[in-house]
Amino acid sequence: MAKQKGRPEKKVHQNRNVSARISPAGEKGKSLRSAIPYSTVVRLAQYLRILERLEAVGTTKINSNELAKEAKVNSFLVRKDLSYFGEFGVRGVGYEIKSLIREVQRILGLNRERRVVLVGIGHLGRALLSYKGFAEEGFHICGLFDSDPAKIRTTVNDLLVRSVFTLEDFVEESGAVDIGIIAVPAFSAQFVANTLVAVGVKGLLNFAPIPLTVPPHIITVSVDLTTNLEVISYFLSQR
Amino acid sequence: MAKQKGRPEKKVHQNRNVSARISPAGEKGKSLRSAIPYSTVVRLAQYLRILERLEAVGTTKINSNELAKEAKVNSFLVRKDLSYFGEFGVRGVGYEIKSLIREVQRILGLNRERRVVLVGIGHLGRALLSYKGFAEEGFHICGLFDSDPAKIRTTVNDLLVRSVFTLEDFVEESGAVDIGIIAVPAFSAQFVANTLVAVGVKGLLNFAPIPLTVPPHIITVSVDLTTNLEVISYFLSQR
DNA sequence: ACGTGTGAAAGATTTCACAGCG
DNA sequence: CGCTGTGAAATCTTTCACACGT
Repeated sequence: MAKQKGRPEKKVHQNRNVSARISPAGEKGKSLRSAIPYSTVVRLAQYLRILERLEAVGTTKINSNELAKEAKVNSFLVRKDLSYFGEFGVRGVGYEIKSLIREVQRILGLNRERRVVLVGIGHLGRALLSYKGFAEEGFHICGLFDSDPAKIRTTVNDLLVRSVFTLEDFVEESGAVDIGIIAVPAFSAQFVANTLVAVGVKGLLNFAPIPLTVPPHIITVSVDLTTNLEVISYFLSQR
Repeated sequence: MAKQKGRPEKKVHQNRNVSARISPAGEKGKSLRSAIPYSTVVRLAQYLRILERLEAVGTTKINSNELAKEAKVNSFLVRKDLSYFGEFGVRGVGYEIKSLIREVQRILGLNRERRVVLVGIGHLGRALLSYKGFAEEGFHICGLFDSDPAKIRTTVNDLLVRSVFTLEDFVEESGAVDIGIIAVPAFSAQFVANTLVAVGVKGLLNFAPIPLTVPPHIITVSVDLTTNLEVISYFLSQR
């Protein structure tokens, strides 16, 4: 959002990061309707990771205090975050992990499979492709794209690398894509974003160190690795 | 909310990052003392990237409105962010890019070289190692570490991969290390963090999807890739 | 008794209006 | 005149206290 034009500046914004900020990185966005803080959504995803780890070792119940300790936030915040979406606990008792996981997954929209394409098959792209966490949460990388002729038609992890110019055909033949991951250099990131938006992709995860300009209904989350190091550098200098 | 993130992790925004909070954004970091918002620091790093890009194409001056447009925030915020640290512009005119870059670099502590070690030489580690952006901003990756015997003693990008158990010797022989990048699986991340802290590393950039427990004077910024995708998923579900 | 859920207070960040100065 | 720098207002987020249910 944000816009800004001539003189009169309008109001909009702020969303952060992450990690990202981000947010803190880490910025906020503009939410249509909801009064739910962006940071609540980020924390929900973190709670989910913690709950899944605990469930895997056989824990069955947890209270807001314990979850807060794991997530390194305070227990008021855990309860407030959850209360935006319903009442998932039992007073005097706590939360049942299994059902809380199910609720949080539902809130985050993880109860369906998301089709994801990865654009940019460099080192970072390959790292993302081999990252286990995505598939576990229902993010299915179904297509790889690059613009380098030397990479096109090669296979990575059993997936064919295609030309970015064939994205439209790919969507037509294999079905709609929900999310595009942009792992290309800064100079081509905006072009890739435009291409993805044009074929109907609704969410972008951008690793290029440049803010993308996209239509307002497109969700964009950017991860800038250098920014994160610079933030550390800032705090190191503060003493 | 809009979207866009940026985010270290700890908390961050408009381009946020989940990363932050975000912490960031992921997740973000934690600010000790200062009255300066964490998100201001994140944005400063983003402004820097924009200014450097503009300088590279020959632009010499900019005003808060133009910079705001590039960064996708509003111009009040640009001015406020900068004003926490001094008066860098000329009223009625704007900012001289070259000198503003110098100021922002100084604020972020980039006017000195930072020694960085990378722990975890998997796909992600290799991607980070070949990432150009780090060296450009003064982050010098001077040591690679892993715990896999098959990787130890091999060479990646002309750098020897060492055992994590030799970290202490490395610091003794080659000098203090400022920042450690943790690119290992979740189950060993806390151990690696402890080891890094024990040898005097003051800042951690963590890619493992688990909140680290570290002494209060250690700066930690976490980037959780799955969290970022889940945040996108949440917003996609909201319509 | 005990921990959740929540309205209200406190705190933090962003937006705004405009004074200030080249 | 134009754009920066900033106190004050608006907005948003977190913390808190405590009523509520079991």
